[in-house]
Amino acid sequence: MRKTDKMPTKTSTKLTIIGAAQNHIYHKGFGSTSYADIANNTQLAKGNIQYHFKSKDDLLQAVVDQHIKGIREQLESWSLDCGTAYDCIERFITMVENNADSLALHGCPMGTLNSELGKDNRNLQHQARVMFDLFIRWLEARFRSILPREEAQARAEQLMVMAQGASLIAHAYEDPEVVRRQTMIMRQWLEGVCA
Amino acid sequence: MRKTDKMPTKTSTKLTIIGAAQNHIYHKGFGSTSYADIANNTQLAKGNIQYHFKSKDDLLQAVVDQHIKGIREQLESWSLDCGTAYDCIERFITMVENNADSLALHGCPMGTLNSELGKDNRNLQHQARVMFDLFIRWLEARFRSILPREEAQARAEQLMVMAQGASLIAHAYEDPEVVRRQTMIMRQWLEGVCA
DNA sequence: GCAAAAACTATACGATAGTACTAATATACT
DNA sequence: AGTATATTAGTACTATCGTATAGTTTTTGC
Repeated sequence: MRKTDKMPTKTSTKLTIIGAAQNHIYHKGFGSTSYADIANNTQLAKGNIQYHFKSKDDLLQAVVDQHIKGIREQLESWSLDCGTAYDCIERFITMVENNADSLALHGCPMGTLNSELGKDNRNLQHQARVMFDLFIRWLEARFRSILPREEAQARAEQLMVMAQGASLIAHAYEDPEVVRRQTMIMRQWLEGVCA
Repeated sequence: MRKTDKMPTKTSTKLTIIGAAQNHIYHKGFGSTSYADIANNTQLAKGNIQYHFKSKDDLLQAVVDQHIKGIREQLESWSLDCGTAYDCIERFITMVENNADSLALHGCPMGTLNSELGKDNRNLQHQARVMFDLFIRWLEARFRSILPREEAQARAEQLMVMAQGASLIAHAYEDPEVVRRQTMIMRQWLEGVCA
C-alpha cells in the first residue's frame, strides 16, 4: 500500500470520523451520538461511517484510543518542557485552569464519559479508566521526586480528585469561576505539600 | 377528595413509580431508563405510568423533586442531631464514607445525573443543580459559625468538590477504597481549617 | 490498462423508544 | 344506587436507532 503519498493532502476519513465523534460525544454524550449525527457533521454517508467502524462500540473504542494517544503525547511533552517536578505538577493545574470555560460548559471529557459508561457499558468503562490512570501515574511519578512513595500515590490521587470535583461542580453551575477558585486552592495545596 | 383514608395502606402509585424510576436512573442512567423498564420493575402497565407522568421529562422532574425533598429532610435532621457545627460537617463526610460501596459501583446520584443532564437536557440540569446547592449552602451555614463569611463559602465549595471528585474517581476505578482514603483526607483538612 | 481491493453510497430491516388513544375498572360523591 | 371522575390496562402509531446488505465509485498493484 502506497497510501503515504495521499495521506498528507486529505486527513484520513477514519480520523475525520473519530474527530467528529469525539466532539459530538463530548457535547451530547455517547448515548445521544448516532451514526446519523456524525454523518451530518462530516458530510459523509452513514454507511461509510459504518464501513470504517462496524459497531458503535468500535467507534467509541477508537475515540477513547485517540484520546489516550493525545494524553500520552501531552504528558510526554510536559515531561520534557517543564523543569522541576513541581513545575510539571503545576502545569497540570494550569491546564485545568485554562480549560475552565469548556469544563463549565460540558464538563471534563474523561469524567463525563466515564460517568456515562459506568452506567450501561461496563466493559468499555475499563478502557476509559485508562485515561485517569495515565494522569494519576504521571502525577505520582512527579510527586515521587519530592515525596516518599506512599505519600506520592496519595497526593496524585488527591489532586486528580480535586480536578475532577472542580470540573463537575463547575459543570453543574455552568460557572468557570469554580474552576479558577479551585485551581488556586490546588496551587496553595501543592505549595504546602511540597514544603 | 378524601384520599387520606386510603393512602396509608398502599403506597401511592405515583411514589411507587418515582421510586422505581429513581433506582433505575441511578443504576442505568436517565437515557437508558424507559417506561417499559419501570413497568417491569413495578408490575404496572406502561400506560398507567404514562397516565401519571405525561412525558419522560415530567417523570424526571418528579424524581428530582423527590430527591430534593429527601436531601432537605436529611439536612434538617442533621441540623438537629449533631451538636456543634464541626460535628455537622463531619457528619456530611461520614455520609460520603458510609456510601463508599455504592458510590464506587454507580457513582454519586447527583453527580452522574447532573453530568448526564448537562449533555442533552440543559433545562432540567438547572433543577438538578438545586441538589448541589442545598448541600453547599447547608455546609456554608455550618462553616460560618467557625469562619468568616467569604472563607466559609470557599470551604463549603471545596468540600463539595472533594466529595464529588472522590465519588467520580472511585466510580472510575470501581474501588470504594478511594472514597475511604479521601474522606480521611477530608477529616484532616477539616481539622486544619477549623483550627 | 485492468483486475482486485478498498472506499463510498443508498436503501432496507428489525427493534425499541416515547407518545397517543381507547377501553375497562375502580373509586368517590350526591 | 348511580353517575362522574380517577385510575389502570392494552394497543397502536411514528420516529429513530444500530445494523445489514447490495450496488457503485475510487484507488491500488501489476
